[in-house]
Amino acid sequence: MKTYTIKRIAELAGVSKGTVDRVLHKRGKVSAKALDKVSKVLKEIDYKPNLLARSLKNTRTYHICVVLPDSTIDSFWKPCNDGIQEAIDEFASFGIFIEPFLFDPREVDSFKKVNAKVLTMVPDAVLIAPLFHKETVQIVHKYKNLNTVISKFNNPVEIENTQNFVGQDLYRSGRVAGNLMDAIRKKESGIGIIHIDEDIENAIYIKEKERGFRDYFKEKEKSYQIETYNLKEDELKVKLNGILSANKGVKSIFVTTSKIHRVAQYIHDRNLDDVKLIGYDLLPENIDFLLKKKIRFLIHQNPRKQVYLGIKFLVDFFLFDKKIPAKSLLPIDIISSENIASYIDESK
Amino acid sequence: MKTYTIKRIAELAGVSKGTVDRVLHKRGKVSAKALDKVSKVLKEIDYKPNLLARSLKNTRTYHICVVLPDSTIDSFWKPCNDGIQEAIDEFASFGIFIEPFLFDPREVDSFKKVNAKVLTMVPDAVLIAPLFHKETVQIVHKYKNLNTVISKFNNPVEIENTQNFVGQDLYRSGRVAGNLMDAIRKKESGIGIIHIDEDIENAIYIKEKERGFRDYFKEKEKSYQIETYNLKEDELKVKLNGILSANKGVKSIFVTTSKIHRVAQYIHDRNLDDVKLIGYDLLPENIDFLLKKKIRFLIHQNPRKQVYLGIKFLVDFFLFDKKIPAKSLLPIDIISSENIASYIDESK
DNA sequence: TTGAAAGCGCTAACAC
DNA sequence: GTGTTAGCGCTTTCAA
Repeated sequence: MKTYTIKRIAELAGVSKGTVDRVLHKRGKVSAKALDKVSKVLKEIDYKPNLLARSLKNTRTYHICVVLPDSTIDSFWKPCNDGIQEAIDEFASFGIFIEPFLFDPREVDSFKKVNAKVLTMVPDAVLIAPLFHKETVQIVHKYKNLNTVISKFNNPVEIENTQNFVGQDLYRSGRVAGNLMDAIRKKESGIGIIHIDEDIENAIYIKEKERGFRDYFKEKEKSYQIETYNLKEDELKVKLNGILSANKGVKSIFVTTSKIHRVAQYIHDRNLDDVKLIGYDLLPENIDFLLKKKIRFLIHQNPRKQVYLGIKFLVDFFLFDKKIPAKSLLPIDIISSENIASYIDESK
Repeated sequence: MKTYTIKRIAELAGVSKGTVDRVLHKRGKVSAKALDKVSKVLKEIDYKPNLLARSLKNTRTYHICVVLPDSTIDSFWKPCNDGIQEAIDEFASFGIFIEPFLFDPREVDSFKKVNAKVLTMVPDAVLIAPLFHKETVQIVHKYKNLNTVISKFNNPVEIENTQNFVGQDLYRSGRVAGNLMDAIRKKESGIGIIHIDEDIENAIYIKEKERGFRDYFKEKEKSYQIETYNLKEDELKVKLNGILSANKGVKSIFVTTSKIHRVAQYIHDRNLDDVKLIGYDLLPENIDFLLKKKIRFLIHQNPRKQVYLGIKFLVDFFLFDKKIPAKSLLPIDIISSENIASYIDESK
């Protein structure tokens, strides 16, 4: 149970450490004879370079900037702050500096301005929540010119020159919602899909959830009545009055965003206990309604883990030369009032 | 954006590296004056020791033994092999040697024999699946004498002198099953809880699942008929004939172990499509029946992650002096035919 | 083409 | 008490 070192290999092969290193890294400038001797030894043993020593040599520090929405404007992003903080604490000792930069998710200009600022810092990597497609494409170009590594999370925009995406399969998550709705809905009740406050940019992705939801029922060949509603937050009450009016028979509602608590509040205020709700994300308000049984299931997109993982990939790349996966899709967690605690504990 | 080193601190304080090191580690033998100078500098800056350098100094290797059931005897444990392999690959470069040791989960003697063998190796740590309570207590004592760090996973036995437990809250998972069953069961159908092939040792823990399941319904004040059946695998068919005979009306079944596929096979063979099944674990057979809609939900205990995390805690402790949490409970994942893929991908 | 040597940050042994 | 020094495994420079 001993571990081989370059020094040991050099001894075994009867050459110097330098030569072994050249062979290992295929740097050339090695005679056929020396190459042969070293290769022979390497074939015998299972050499694993000591990654600690390797990256210690690289005494430089790395700067990673995270560009994401301000959670005081949209609280969906709040868990990301914890994920970033966790990464900061964990990786500081390895010479990794992580800095968050917040933009206003309602304003394209804010997104552009923040990225412009980050650009001036010439970071080694950026991890972006690419809420705005067109602008992200432009900005990615500029980062590319700086040799900045670019990763994305949360929004599945396909962009060239980026290294990595961490997020969830939205279509799939819509199917999961359909499956759950199928289990809990009352016979003969109508089904409503509600999009709340989604602008055009985001809409493309949100629609994926709807598509998955509808496909699920389509494949089951259950031709239920499924209506889609696009609502603005300020007109919510009025519209819900219409949607949930008794004669329409809509009793099962799938809300495609974290704003489901707004609908839950509505049915809570009116004691509409026969309405079944399924939505997204573990906002405190959503958890509250989940425990009060106003929301039946939530799908957990785990933004905290998304951002943490996005950073972790970059760190492993810089420090240990690990490959960054092009795409990593997190599990689609189903949350009910009974297992919610186990998910909250997890993130400490 | 620069990172402080001991050398730099020594310069700033006007002392030598050695003195700084003594202050940092409170090794004493430092004059009040020197202590003061160094402390002052340390207060100014945010010094984070370079963990890579620190553990590089410690050139020793660590030996971790994992004691778990042979997955060819009970395939529940199969994912653990992957988790262990992942850990082996990931940590080999850091001088960590991980070795699995398999026992026959049906034989106490096998458990004892394997542990005896591991003892002779005097490992730095063991991670045990403590299937047998009494014997584990005895063996833990012996490991303790060797100064071996002892962690456990999967079975929540409370034992003194152990560092860590990684697993799932079984009571809670029973509640989750109850909650799900409540959602999918047909009105008026009877509910059955089936324990398959559990001996006395394991029974204590399995009973926790039953308790959670029953408590859920109790709290809802739904006084359904819930029957419990303890079945041996070889008498399964005969007994199921009785349990599922039409006149008893049992249409909803909670199987408390990964052996749920045996029940699924039964209802599949007989086309009993109105029977709702909920059970545990992502065995290939279970996944198969999940996709065939014979099993409605599975609860994922994630044995792979359990063992990986158990090892990871030990590694972080040895290499980076991180504290080992006394208990870490994994999330209780709810798996359906629609989100199963996202969980399988996760483990690559 | 090769070997020797320096040095990354930290620790610990050893002089003074 | 204190400073100096060697060395962990690896990379890289430089002289031969």
